[in-house]
Amino acid sequence: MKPVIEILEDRISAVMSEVAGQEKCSAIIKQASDPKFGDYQVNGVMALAKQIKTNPRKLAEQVVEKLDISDICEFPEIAGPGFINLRLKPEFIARGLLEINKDTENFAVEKTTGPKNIVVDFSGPNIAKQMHVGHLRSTIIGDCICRMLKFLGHNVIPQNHIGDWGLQMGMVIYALEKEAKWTTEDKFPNIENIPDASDLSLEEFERLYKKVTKLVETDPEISKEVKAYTVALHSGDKWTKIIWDRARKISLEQCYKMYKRLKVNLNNNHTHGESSYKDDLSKVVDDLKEKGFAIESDDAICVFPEGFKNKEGDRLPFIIQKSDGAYLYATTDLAAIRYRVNKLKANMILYVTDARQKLHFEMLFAVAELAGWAKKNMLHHVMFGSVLGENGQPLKTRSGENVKLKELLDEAVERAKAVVEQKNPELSQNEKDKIAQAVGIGAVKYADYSNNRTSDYVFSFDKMLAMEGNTAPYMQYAYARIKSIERKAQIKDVDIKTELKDIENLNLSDPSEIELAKHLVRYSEAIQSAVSDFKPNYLTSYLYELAQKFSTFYTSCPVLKAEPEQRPTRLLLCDLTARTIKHGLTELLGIEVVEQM
RNA sequence: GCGCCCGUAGCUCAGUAGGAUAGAGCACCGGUUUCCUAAACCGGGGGUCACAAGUUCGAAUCUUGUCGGGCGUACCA
Repeated sequence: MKPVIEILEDRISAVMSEVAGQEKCSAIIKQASDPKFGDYQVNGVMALAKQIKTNPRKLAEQVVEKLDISDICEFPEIAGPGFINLRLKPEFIARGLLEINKDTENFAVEKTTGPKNIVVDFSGPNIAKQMHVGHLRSTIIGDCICRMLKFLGHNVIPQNHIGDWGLQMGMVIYALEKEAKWTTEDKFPNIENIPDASDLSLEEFERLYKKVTKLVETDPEISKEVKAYTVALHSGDKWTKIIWDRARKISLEQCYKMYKRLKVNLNNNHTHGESSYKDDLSKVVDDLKEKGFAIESDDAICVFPEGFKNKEGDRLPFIIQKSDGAYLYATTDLAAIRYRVNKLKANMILYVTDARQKLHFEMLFAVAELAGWAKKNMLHHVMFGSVLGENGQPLKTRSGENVKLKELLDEAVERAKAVVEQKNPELSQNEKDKIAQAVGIGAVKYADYSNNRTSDYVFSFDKMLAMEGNTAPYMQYAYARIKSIERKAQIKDVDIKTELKDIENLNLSDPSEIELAKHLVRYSEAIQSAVSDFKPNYLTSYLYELAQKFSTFYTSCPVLKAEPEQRPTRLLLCDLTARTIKHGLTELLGIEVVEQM
């Protein structure tokens, strides 16, 4: 079934076209701003009236007269300057619930009529370094977008564009030589003598990387040497390649562990890093040169796409090859576009990266379109804001380092554990651990999703783990309460299965029942709006409201002790709420639910 | 300097094509438990939507200007 709002939009828009004699009219239907206006309001009539210069209220009357939506709504009311207020019929709501009830997999959410091949580029950690808080948003938002698109029936192709070909490897190899932990060619002339690098740990790589980063900042000579090592790697030097292999392998192992912990669906099949495009880079540059788009400027090869200016008001360069001959991320990104369009047959490519890269992507897209490698509107930068500390600055440790993702999650789980310990000490250790994992990790993810993607947000363990408010624990608690009812049913001799079997007639009478039922029917609306803007917070808002409405219902309506004519309806409301929360959290957001907490 | 984003309740934030009296949560005040998990629920106070002008039946939303903040701006990603 289509979302109600879309059915109404279609039908009312059509009538508006007919009445006004205009081709394309939009009803612009919104949820009513106030419950006293009903469930939905039509805003588009006033705009149309303005357009065709007529009285809005009169136009609304004409529209209502011709409109037949009696299968869905009560008779529409015209209000104010020309609003049409719509109120759903209880029978319609009941029908909607029953339909969702039957469609156990898809909650009566309609699949897309035009499935696309959508590449989603996200996560993209660097090798030789642990994942840190800076990778959190890309990783989980990207994953959520993949899950939602897939649910709507698209062919989603996740791409993990890892940073495995950059300067950081040069740094690490340089440091290994200087510390005599590892030496290259001249020291090991025979292949048998080469250490297998298996003793090099990620921590070791990280330590070296950090050390050299500092050195490079102050010493241009070292910077030069580091670059030379990077060049050696790029030109196929087998000694440096051994170190690179090792760094890549152990870094990815860590990443995959992290993805598993975060319930992010990324694995080796999706890893397609910078290094995989290494042989295409020169072709990209040559191609752009041949086409006459790339020219030399200050010894670098640049494209100057239209519409970008620098401080002097001249064209801004998009540098695809540095003056020292090296390629950079602009080149790799272009090569990736060609691969994704030609080989992966992408109709759309989404880049889930932070907002600071906005200009880069604008220029990248402009160049790709200029070169004819991508069509207009194929490429989208799904950007996001930064994670800030309580001080309003980007989140760092006290010593100014990036916060490791692992440590962040560990702390969240630890704090969740303490709460479970306090609230439910009688549970087994194993259960407590499971709950702490679900709540702790869920809290971190949910807090991120529930903030507007495009703005920065302040990271706070206390807030994300609070039981009040729009948090993962609140949602998980609502779910656990329903599961508890189901367990109690057995003791109280209520056979839920039998009562819900072939249920056809509902008895929605209490206001809290009706409110909850209406909201359940709107699940597909929430998903549609979250997908069309790639904004998970629309989904979390929906789920939060659902949990709130359930809690209100739960408080005012006994379920197991309800009268026989009310009980099946209430059991159904509980069941559908639990299923919707579970689906939203686990399937779309990748957050676990728990049976008790 | 130029470009992009932002400024909404004491705090953290929603506000999805310009719609009716601007919404949540936290915090604050008051109430609810012999009853399915009170990690909950119900009620209350709290706003010049940074400021100013404009567009119109109607502006937090669009335009212009001012102030304040963030980010970016030729060889990092």
